[in-house]
Amino acid sequence: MTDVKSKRLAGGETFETADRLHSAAIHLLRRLRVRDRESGVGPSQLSALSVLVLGGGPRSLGELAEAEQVRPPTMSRIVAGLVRAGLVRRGKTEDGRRVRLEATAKGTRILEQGRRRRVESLAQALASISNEDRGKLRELIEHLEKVIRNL
Amino acid sequence: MTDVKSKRLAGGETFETADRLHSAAIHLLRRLRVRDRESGVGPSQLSALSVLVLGGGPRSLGELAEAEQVRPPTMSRIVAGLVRAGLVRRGKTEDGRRVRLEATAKGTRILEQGRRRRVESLAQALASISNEDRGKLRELIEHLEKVIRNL
DNA sequence: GAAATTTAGTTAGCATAGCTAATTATATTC
DNA sequence: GAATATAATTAGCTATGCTAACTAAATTTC
Repeated sequence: MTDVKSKRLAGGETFETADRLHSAAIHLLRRLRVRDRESGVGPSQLSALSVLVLGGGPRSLGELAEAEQVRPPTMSRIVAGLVRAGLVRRGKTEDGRRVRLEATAKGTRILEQGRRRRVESLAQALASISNEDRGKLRELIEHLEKVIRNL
Repeated sequence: MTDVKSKRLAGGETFETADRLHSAAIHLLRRLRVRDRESGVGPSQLSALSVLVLGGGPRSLGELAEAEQVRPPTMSRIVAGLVRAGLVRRGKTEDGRRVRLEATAKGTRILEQGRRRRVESLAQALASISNEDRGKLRELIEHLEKVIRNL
């Protein structure tokens, strides 16, 4: 349906690829968001929490903000919510200005539950395609990750 | 790094696939969001606008809300913003309760500019992988789209 | 055909999340 | 020790999500 315009714009096929990737990412997250809502934790909080749980331990607020591509004040409030909910703990560091942010046991548990719910939905969707296609999809993810690292 | 837990949870590989897909989608959108911000139009407004421009013409508010997986009051406000910015026009239908939402020329132009900016970023990233991999990526998007349709 | 119900959209009110600018507290530099 | 730099927070704006309550129009029921 976008043929007419795609042909005239830079890249042709590349343009279409970018467009479809973008659209696919939007729709994927929109669906999974529904399941994530069950955790009672907002999407940004959940994403920040995942950095602390899966990203290899405690960090400062600034590091977390950078990892999440968000400004420090924004991260400050996200962390405030996580602390209020008992999912993250604030600790001290040698540098008195920096905070040490660490997931609590509860935070780790909540995150793992979220991952499990998410995979339930995705696994169901993955079951709708053939084994072969599923293998190809895994391959896609590799390429996709490479592209994203260079984005 | 998540090996220990992945092995114990349902699906094994499927779990990992789901997880990586989720993560890839998050990071992809996070990067592209930076470019989208240049349009001065919020992400939800931009997404709704794209349905009107690329999704095959005018719709009612309810239809738009459904397409965007959002509740009617939320879409009502998103549309209010688009109308205020002169990107969307409200029209009448036979059914006096329904509104006919249509992108204006300005709305169409803004959306196309956004797409162009987005593809600039993605095209640059796509250039970082080999021609062959890029071809594969293009092919594999279909599988991704199939899975998402079944989500 | 008037009353009741259903449907579409909006308004109101709450929470999260993004931003910039300004403030506070601690480290570092001169 | 004073000036500067850095880390985080606070304040205040906009946007986006929700539910509940309301308005207006269409449909159904009697």
